[in-house]
Amino acid sequence: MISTKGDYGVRALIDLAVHAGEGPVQRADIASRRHISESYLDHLLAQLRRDGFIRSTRGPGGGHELAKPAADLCLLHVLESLEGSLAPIGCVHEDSADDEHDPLCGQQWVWRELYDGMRERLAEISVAELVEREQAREQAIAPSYSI
Amino acid sequence: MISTKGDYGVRALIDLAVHAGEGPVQRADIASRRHISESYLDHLLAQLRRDGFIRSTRGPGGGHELAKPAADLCLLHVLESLEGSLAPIGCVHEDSADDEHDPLCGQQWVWRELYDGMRERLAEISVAELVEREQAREQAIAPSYSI
DNA sequence: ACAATGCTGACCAAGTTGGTCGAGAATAAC
DNA sequence: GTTATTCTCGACCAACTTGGTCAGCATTGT
Repeated sequence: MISTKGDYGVRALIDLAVHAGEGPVQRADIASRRHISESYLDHLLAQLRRDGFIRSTRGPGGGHELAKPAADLCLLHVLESLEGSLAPIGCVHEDSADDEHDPLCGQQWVWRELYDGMRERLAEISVAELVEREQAREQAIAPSYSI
Repeated sequence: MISTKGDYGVRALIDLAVHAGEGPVQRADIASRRHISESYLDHLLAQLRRDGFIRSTRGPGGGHELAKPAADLCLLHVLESLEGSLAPIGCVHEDSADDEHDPLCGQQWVWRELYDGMRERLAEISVAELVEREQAREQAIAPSYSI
């Protein structure tokens, strides 16, 4: 349900958040720091750009930047941009009204309950929080780490 | 994350639960009542049999039956049987210890949180509950329905 | 002008999904 | 013990998704 698309895309946003304020970050840097194929990353960045999460500039010194503060980027929107619907199964859609039942899918309420639960959790988590957690982890592993 | 495998498999179990106590239920009946391809259903029943959810008998008058009361069949186990791991992403496994991190997947805690949340919910729902809800829905739609 | 950088779309191999099909095995009824 | 019924198992298949590569173009700083 969440493929490497979402995983990699989130990693890329974290990278941009970590290096926010240092000017555009280049594709190649993100790719090497986050262990993502450079050309694959292209497609993910394109999607993130289309949905307004990042801003990109071309030419020498160009690169990618967050379009908004990391605290305003919630995981739900990012993942839905990258993955399409997070619905656990076809018959449940975000925008389906309550009375719009697939008559063959009597278990819809179960899938919807799962779906809603997931989306609620994801809506509470921002990219900024992921950055904090990552930095806490780095501290724990290598307290003297710095560049 | 949940494909028609899980969906169809659950439908089949509901069908068996509804007709429990009436002797073996035949593949063809399940398939037609629940709108599943008969030969595809074969594979799902095979899996459910392997994992001890149902019992099957061959020959005329044969068919399939629940191996335990419907109240004892929780959705979590059924779905994990049919779908394999329900993990939303590769780096999270049910049996991975807390200190077993993929060093490249710093966001593991997010996926794990989602995963654990889902599994908790699914563990609380039994096939019996699905049957009750289905019957409640039938009442609501066609109060005079009976066979 | 040229080099650095992003942008885009075509293409591809491998795996998954949702099936179909056919040969065979068990068993109840005759 | 033959036959009809029913499940069992494995091979096969088309369509789609995933995770990627690649070439060529667009933009822009120097």
